[in-house]
Amino acid sequence: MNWKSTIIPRKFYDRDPVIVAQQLLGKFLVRKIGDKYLVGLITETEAYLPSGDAAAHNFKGKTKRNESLYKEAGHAYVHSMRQYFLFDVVTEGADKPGSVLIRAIEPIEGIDGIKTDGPGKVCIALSINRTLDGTDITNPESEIFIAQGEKDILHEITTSSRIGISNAKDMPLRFHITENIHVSKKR
DNA sequence: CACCAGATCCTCT
DNA sequence: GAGGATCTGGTGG
Repeated sequence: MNWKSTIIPRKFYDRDPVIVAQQLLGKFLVRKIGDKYLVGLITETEAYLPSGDAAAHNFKGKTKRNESLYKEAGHAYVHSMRQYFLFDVVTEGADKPGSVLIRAIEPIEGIDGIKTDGPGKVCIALSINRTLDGTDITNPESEIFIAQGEKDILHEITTSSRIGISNAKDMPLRFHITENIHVSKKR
């Protein structure tokens, strides 16, 4: 399949992160390594708001670590959390540094064996690290981008509160495909 | 330089 | 449900 031909344009990301988080479910995350493509269906996301969200990395302003959040919509924000990396998509950007965290994917192509039911493991499966921070994911020549696929995947969306945070933990900003097995475990 | 908090994950119980 | 492993960036002295 030619993933480049169905790449999602920047306009898609230039909206409220809550909308983008829901719309990203069922889309394809494509990681290009040399001639090889690793592809996963996005099954779980979380939205982090541009302002007033105590759990978001933009809450205390711009730093060297989170500067990618202030890029144009459609760029990657990769940050490290203990031994792992987490992968975000920037929404709106600039003076509205919102983002969408990719929490889980369903293996589609080139990903073997590994269970992808958490944001740290997604990044292991796709060899995502800090060098991809700031990548333009609307460019088909990038090492990582998101594509629509040939047809829409039919699915229902379940909404719940975000996982693994201590601030604003009750906000209903986590979304996943209903009944899909590739989502984070409840703890 | 020291300290600390953090968008995780795994192993028990 | 609780606790530990283990690392990076931010903050303050």
